[in-house]
Amino acid sequence: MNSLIVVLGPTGVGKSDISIQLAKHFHSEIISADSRQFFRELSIGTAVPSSEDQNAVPHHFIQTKSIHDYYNVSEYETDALQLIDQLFQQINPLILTGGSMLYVDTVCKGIDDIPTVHQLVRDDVINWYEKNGLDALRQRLLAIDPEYYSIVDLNNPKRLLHAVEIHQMTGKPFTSFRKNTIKERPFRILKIGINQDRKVLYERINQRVDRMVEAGLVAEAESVYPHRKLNSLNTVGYKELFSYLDGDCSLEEAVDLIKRNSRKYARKQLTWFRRDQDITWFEPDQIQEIINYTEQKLKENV
RNA sequence: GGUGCCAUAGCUCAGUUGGUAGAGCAAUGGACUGAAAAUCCAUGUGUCCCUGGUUCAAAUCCAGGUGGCACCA
Repeated sequence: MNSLIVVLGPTGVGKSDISIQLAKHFHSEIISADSRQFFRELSIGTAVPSSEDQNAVPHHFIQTKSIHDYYNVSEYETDALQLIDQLFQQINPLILTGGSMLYVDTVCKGIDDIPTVHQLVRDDVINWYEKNGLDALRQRLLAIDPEYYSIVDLNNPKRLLHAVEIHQMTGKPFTSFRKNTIKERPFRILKIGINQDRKVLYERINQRVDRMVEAGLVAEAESVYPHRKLNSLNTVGYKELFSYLDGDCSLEEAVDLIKRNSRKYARKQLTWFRRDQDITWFEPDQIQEIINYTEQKLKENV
């Protein structure tokens, strides 16, 4: 059976370097599971792999979309599985790497078939919500889907909105689509987690943000500033600089905020990964151990 | 050297006429099914600078000390 090596961990820990070394070792290719490296207009702030790295090892799903494109996890699931299937014809193992937790999980476990919400419906429901408020939104959900109402986080407007959108579009309750079924994959999954001492990680993140600013992050943010309302730009490293460009804060404050939000993101990623018992954890400098472990596991597989 | 102000959570600071303390930020934990780098929830014990005094009771009042800042010599 073919194997997918999944390299995951918090932002800034060094997943890319390790993935590249693994790819070189196994003569493999890298599939990105990073929901912000999809966008070709963004490169500094999303830390896309350098062109040397991309020349050394083929990468997939890096800067293949525009910030103007609509893209979501489900489409990514389809695209990624199709590509994986195709690459396995020639290459084994393959490497999946990225910090977007939901995207990684979607490749590993799948996601339910839920219709994609039409933009008009979305706008309509959001307008209704803005006019009527959170409490009315809750009541509306209770009326159409009491089952979901009883389990959803009632403080989280995005969750409520989506369930209402689905109902408005299909006439069926959101729970009739949301089954939480785990899809079996026709390949083996080996999860390698990379983590390190929290203080060291935070220091690395802070330094990486400084390097991004030196490399021209502000100019990059300026170049997409006119489109700042796009969801693809609701992104750490850009939204803070938009505030600066608006004149709402100093550059120094914006940069500090990028560091802080990047640290929060790293923490959130670790929270997500912590509950996944299938991950075997390593430190970033344990590349040899990771290779040994992986080879061992791949052998067991045969 | 003198005078005044200040000393409370990792940081910036609140704290009423005395009843052993709480905000913001930082930090931490959690949730997560088509917006996910998104969105949402939760968590505050700290020699109240030190020593002594007054008091049933002191972060609070008094004295002395230490440190910081400002002004005057």
